[in-house]
Amino acid sequence: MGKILENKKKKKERLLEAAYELFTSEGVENTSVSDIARHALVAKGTFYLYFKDKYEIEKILIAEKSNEIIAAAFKAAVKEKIATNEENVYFIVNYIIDYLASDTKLLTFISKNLSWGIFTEAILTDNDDVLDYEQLVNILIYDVKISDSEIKDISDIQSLEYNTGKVKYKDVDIMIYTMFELVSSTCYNIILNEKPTTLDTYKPYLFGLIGAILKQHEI
Amino acid sequence: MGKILENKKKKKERLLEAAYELFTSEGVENTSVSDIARHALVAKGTFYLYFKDKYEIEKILIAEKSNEIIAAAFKAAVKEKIATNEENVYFIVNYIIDYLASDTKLLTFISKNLSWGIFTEAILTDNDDVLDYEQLVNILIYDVKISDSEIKDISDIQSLEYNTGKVKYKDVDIMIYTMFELVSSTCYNIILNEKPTTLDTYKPYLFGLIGAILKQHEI
Amino acid sequence: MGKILENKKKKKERLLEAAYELFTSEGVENTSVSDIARHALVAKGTFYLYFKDKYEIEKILIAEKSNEIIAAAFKAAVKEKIATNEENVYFIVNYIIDYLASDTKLLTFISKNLSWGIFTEAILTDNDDVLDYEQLVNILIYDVKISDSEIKDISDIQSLEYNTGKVKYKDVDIMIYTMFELVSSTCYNIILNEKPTTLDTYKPYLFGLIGAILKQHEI
Amino acid sequence: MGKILENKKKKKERLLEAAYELFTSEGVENTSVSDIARHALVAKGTFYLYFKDKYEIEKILIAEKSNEIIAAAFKAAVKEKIATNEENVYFIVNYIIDYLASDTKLLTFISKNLSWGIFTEAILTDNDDVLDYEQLVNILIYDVKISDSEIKDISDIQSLEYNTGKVKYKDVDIMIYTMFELVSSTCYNIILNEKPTTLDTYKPYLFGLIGAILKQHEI
DNA sequence: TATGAATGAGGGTTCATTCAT
DNA sequence: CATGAATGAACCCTCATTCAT
Repeated sequence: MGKILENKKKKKERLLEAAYELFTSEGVENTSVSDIARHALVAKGTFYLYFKDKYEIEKILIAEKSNEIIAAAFKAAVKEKIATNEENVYFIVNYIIDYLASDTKLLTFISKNLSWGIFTEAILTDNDDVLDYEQLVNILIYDVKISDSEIKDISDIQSLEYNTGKVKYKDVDIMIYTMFELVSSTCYNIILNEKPTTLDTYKPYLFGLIGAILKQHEI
Repeated sequence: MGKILENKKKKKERLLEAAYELFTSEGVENTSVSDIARHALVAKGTFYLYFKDKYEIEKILIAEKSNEIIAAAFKAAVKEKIATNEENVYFIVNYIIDYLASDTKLLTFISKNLSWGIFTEAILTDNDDVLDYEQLVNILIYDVKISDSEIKDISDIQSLEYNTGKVKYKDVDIMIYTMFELVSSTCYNIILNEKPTTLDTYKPYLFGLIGAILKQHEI
Repeated sequence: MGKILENKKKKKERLLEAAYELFTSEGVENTSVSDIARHALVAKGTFYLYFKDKYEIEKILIAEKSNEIIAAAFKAAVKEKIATNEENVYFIVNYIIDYLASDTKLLTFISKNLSWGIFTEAILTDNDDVLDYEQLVNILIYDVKISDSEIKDISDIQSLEYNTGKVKYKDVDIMIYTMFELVSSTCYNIILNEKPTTLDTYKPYLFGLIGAILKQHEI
Repeated sequence: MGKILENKKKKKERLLEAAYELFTSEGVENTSVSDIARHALVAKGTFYLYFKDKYEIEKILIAEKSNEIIAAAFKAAVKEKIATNEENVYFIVNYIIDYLASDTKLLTFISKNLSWGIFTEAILTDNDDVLDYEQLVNILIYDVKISDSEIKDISDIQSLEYNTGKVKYKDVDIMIYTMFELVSSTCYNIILNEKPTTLDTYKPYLFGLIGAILKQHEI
């Protein structure tokens, strides 16, 4: 029985992977349910046992992939044992940008959807490897007390306890929203087209602005 | 002959209007060429006398509508006889935001495409009421000498002569790119969902950042 | 499972039959995929599960029907226990001509396509009742040793062993090519229009020429 | 007025030329009436003032081009002052084959339609440069008395008087029919695909058969 | 006569969805 | 649960033909 349940999960996973593969290489609109099923080595009808249509898969993938990126960034940040909030933010933003720059297919796919909006919406995936809003905020703007034990999994991060940093921020929602929108929106064109400039020359401007955003919200 | 030509122009216009109507209410992907033709009270085949496919219409509409907004904003700015560059920028940005907030269908349609990229690309429309890149830059960041005569048309703006402002800016491309991306990207969600806050409460933050962007590029 | 497979074969057969019906009565160019599907009492989309387009069906039908004729002729020839090569050739040619004369729709359809080219090309049908090039040549120009048992199926012919006749031929390819082209090309008009003469009055001339062709290639 | 009539004739001619150009390069089925009109620098509606549809043009062109070839061959034959009927036939057949081999587009177009049937049917063109059936027969199988004057035009050939040759033929219709069918049908594949052999190696066989045909009909 | 804008039927094709197996 | 054959609506697009100018 457990085997059957596992098999089911595997099939769902295979469908998601196949869809991601096709969405990133062919585009969502040029990918049909048949394509996805064929790629997942699953019958067409089986698709409908797990998902309503391809747009449901799209939503899930955007959420999943966004979360993956964010989680990876935060995980790395925690490991870095960064001293100040500001440095922490820079580190995370930089990590995400480089991540996307190294995987332009992913960038094209989640395009400008890596916005804060995603995290406030209900996450549609079963994946438990997800940080909730509060935890993200904590890691992002508060000092992080690192446990001595190794962090092997995202769940280890979730259980960390955070010490409040010395600097406090007001309207944190707005602050983070603005930051994410600014970063994802500007970097999209710059990474994909190197217009109006290259990523490297743009970064100083971008980090300058992030500094300004933080300043705006300092209490 | 003039009658036929006039008729053709009218038909093209009707098709564009019908398409805009449907694109904004149903979405581009849910609108078929048949729909557009039916709405324009024109035979399906007639559509193809004027456009290659619905995506050509989409491009044209995005360009047209973007230009309309920008042109309206700049026209208004010129009339306002604003003293400083900074104030000028604020005025224009504010104008555009309010414009989009008052027409959410338009906002949804051009969505995040109101980027600077559009203006540097070749404009695909026949509409001559278009400011070129250089002119936009001039109006945006330099002092504008107002002629005494009434400005009735966008072409009147184009023929104005600009006095260089006292403040000079470097990397103007980057500056304007960042400003446009920030504004369009952040306002999109805020206007449509009022999340994470309302437009009115958000504006001060936004203008604060625009100020920061200008500062970054001051020489 | 067997039921489904059987059903599929039936449907394919129905489509082929419907197509043949329409191709012969209306012409290939005046027959649409919709027509074929409608005639086969099958949804339009179903057509595309079995064939790429109507031209694939056309090819298959030409090959199938050609093979049918040839196979029938050769089968009959084997049964006839004909003594000499020459007589054998006459018999086969005569059989084919009479066959086509009795089914002018078939003649119109395969028209001048019953050429030697068809047999050298890969046959596109699933039908296994097909003689290959070498076998055809053997039957056509060599003496055939008849087994005592009844010949029920084309495959029985294929397994026959042939004794080389006393008369040998050079450039067999050219010989057979010429014969087939001459017969199919001349009989087409004569059967369909009885111009410039009737089939019966024409036959002696035709067989005379076939004799001349054989003579040309005798070693 | 004469000018207008001339103009009309020119337009018709331009349409025919344009159609031929497109039929030979793109194929009849892939050529639309629009294409023809555009190529002829004529309005689409104008096409219908001269022809019913593209198939009417196709018929006319096949007839015209066939006649051109035949006429050219016979004109050349007359000039050659060939002694015997047989030689005359060989010359004409050879001329036609080489003509088609040098213009495979033309060959593809008239394909296997260069049959005797064309000459017995009513010719659909206005072109007066056409030999009628009787004249063709005369030139082909009877001795030709050459006038001393230069032959400048096909009409000069038409007015020649022929002396009956010593050899007489019966069933001339059948004889010529068979010859034309044999030649056009066999040469089509050989010229276009060099299968089953090349034209040069095939010619001896072909002429051998033509000899046989002539023999068959000798009285 | 000549035009070419307009028509709309009909072509080929795809694909989400259903359902008997 | 899983399948994949079957459906048929809906897509895009072409084009022969008409007709007002």
